Amino acid sequence: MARTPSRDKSGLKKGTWTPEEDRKLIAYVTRYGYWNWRQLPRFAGLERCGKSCRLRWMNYLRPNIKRGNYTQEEEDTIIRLHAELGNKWSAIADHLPGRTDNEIKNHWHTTLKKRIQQESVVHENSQVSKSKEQSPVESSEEIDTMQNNVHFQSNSATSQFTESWPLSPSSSEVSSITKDTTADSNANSLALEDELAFLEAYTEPAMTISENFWTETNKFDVSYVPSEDFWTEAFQSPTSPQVFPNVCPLSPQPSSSGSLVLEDDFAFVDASMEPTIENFWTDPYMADLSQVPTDIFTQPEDLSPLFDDQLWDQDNLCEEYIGLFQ
DNA sequence: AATATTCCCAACCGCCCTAGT
DNA sequence: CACTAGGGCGGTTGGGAATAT
Repeated sequence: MARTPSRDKSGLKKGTWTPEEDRKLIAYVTRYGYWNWRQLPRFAGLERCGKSCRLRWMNYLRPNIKRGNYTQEEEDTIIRLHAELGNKWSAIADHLPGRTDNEIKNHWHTTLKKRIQQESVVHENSQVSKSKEQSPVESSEEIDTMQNNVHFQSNSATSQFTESWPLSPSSSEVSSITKDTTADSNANSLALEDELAFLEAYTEPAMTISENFWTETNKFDVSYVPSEDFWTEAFQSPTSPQVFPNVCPLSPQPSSSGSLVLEDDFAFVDASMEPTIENFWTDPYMADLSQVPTDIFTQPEDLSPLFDDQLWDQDNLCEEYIGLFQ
């Protein structure tokens, strides 16, 4: 399925993204946003063109992407909107939260188009046999209506969302913990919580997750606010060099990749940042807030505690993070 | 079991639009 | 107005997985 890794003329990588590349992209975008896709790979430590990074993030890595089976309702929506809009995949995707235009396009070409063609043939045959028995023939408007009805009576089995992240675990892999999903009215703090949730998921080995974590589609929505216990527990063993499997969609699996710890994440971001993280907000090149997506970023004053020198002392790191929630 | 074919989808490519200069 | 850069969109492709022979 994946393309063979290769290099283009300028030496940039092409083809399948590796878990390490995904990790770098996720860590960078969740922390700094996508302020300029063309410049981003350089600062994120990626040997990819910006376009490739954007595509990877938009179609695969960003939070809240639904993957897996389509529901009957979703398929009906796609069929209806395609009849209205044609191949305007992005416009169709606007009506299907969590689905990307690319995924909808693929689903259309691989599944829905064929089904509609088959159903049209069945319908036409039934009309022919019907017309031999009855007359007069229906008007063209009536036939169109019937064809539309055929589309909406597609008999494929209704499926449920079972994955809200690309590499979600099987049900046997999840364990239990309760989560507070109370909404917060403070948008800035929610953005920060989102970021922290993501980082936590990336680095913390000791957490467990609720059984329905992967079946709910909005775990990284702003409505998702982890409880205090969640965060306290999340940072209990910050230096444990283990991988927290499956919580993050693309976290390395224990059997195949190395380990991730919180300080590693910070170290690589620090090493790949230019200019340095300390002057991120003061450097006009880096601090164009108008380009920072507010749904994953927050205002500089809210993040400023994260950039204090003392925060780079790993002993203080988790306390500082937790403190931001209290 | 080996090989061929089909399916599926992540990723690429090229074009177009918009904003800035 | 022309040019350029950045981003978005739709069409197409590559190749692994699944299925058929």
